[in-house]
Amino acid sequence: MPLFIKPGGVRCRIAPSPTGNLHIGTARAALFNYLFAKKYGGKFILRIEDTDIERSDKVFEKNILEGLQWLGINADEGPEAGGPHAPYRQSERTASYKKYIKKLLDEGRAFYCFHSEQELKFEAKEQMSMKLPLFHLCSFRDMPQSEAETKKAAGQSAIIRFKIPTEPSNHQITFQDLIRNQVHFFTGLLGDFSIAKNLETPLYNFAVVVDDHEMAITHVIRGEDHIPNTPKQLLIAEALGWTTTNEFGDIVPPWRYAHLPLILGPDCSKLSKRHGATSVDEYREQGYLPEALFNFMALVGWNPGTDKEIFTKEELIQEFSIENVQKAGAIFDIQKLDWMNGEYIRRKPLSELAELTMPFLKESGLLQITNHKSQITNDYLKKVLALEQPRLKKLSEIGERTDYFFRAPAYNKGLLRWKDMNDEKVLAALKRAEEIIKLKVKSLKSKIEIEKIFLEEIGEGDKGEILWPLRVALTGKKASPSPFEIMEILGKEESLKKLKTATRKITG
RNA sequence: GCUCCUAUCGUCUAGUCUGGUCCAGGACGCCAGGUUCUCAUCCUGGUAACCCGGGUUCGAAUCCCGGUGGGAGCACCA
Repeated sequence: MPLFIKPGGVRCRIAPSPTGNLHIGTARAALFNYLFAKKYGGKFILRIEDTDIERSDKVFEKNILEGLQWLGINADEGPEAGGPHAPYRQSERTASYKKYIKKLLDEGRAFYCFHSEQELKFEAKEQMSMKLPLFHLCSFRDMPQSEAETKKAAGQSAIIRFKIPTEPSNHQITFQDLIRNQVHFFTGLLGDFSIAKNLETPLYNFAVVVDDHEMAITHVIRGEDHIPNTPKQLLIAEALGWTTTNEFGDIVPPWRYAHLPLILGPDCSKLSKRHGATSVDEYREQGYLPEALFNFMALVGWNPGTDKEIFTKEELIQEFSIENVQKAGAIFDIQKLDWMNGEYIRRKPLSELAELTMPFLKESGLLQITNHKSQITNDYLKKVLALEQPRLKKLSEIGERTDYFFRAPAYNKGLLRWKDMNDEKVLAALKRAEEIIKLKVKSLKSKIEIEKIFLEEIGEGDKGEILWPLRVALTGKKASPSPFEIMEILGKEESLKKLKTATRKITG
């Protein structure tokens, strides 16, 4: 299918409404728009759809802006970046909407509807009970505008509806979708849908069309949940005179559509709160790296057709192809995200990882404690991180995994037992370890040397008999890096101190 | 209820247009083994899918028809 790319002319947009924090689904849609635009050297535009003043909140707008920035999905035009089609907030674009609503009203393509919400709800219920399709062909559709104005002046409240063409009575609307090819709808089932509460407050379907036109959008890439809105938007665009007609008589808008498959929760329904984390900042707080999330989201619903899975942003832009986007919804598999995040963590230079984990260490209280006790240097932290790097899936795990480097670990003495050892044997093992450290090991500078000495001392015996109690004494954990690596970082004095604590746990 | 979208391992997917090289490939997960005091990393192996039924054809995951399943949408939300 032709992609309708004019060189440098691609203009994509993400149009979130600030009624909640940046949702994973919105971020993914933004990502695909971004990748598509960048691939063809075009522009990615951010537009805030805050026409619903009741539900919109600046706090959410800020969250969305920050979330996209964190992910590295940067807008070329938007409320912050500015641009030739400013303003980029719908709440600041009312003049445009007003102009076009008036136009439709004057040309008889829209009308005032005086039905109350209760009346409409009742009608909907009736239709439902009669097993009729749910739509509203309004009885006010043919009221002359002058009469409607008088009614309004008398204080009757009204909303503005689009007058669905009834000639021909059940016209088929077809549009081309870059992902799904042709999609068909019938106008007979649409009803006279609402387009504005009044001249100043447009509703979604109307505002989108006006803005996409005014912002010269070339490709509308959005979630599949918008497919049913498309015929309405097409009809509005047509009424406003922005469309052309192809040889089959189909309405052809000035932009192309691409409807993305939905992101689903584990139960195959649209990803929502009850599935757990749905907002980008929840992932950020859990210690997922933006590059990992970026990479992972690109792979849900799309793949390059090769075995490659780890991509830089630039590679993704290069490789992305809208024609390889999946049609069916995709479950958001956190296990795979975890794996990928681990991959990214393992590839991070230690200095960067140190910076990234710092906030998490502070949050778990580990950094403050040591700050006044002993000098915790960046070098020390880097050594600790080098040990945990292959184990870390999320940055937030860092505290629980490395606490013993910063404070005395809490554990039960039973943990010190290797296999079926009794207290006496544990005590002997600890003593033995202490002796080896004290007498045989000159300094604890090299883990290789420490290991060599320990293995020589243990000889043919069960290594676990000494190494397990030693390691638990050092860490207080049943799983951790090797005692040699740990002692290298801890140093002789601190290591012996921890052995003593362990001994006391048993002797009481 | 109505409308629309959709269908390959548990999950993300390759292969479908241009039928044979696919008793279906990769990745995550899971299982087993190796390295190992433990855990992780790393390495080796394994597990597991063409929604169903017809047809076309020498041959179908791939083409046609009919079912079924799943999802989304039906606001004075976006």
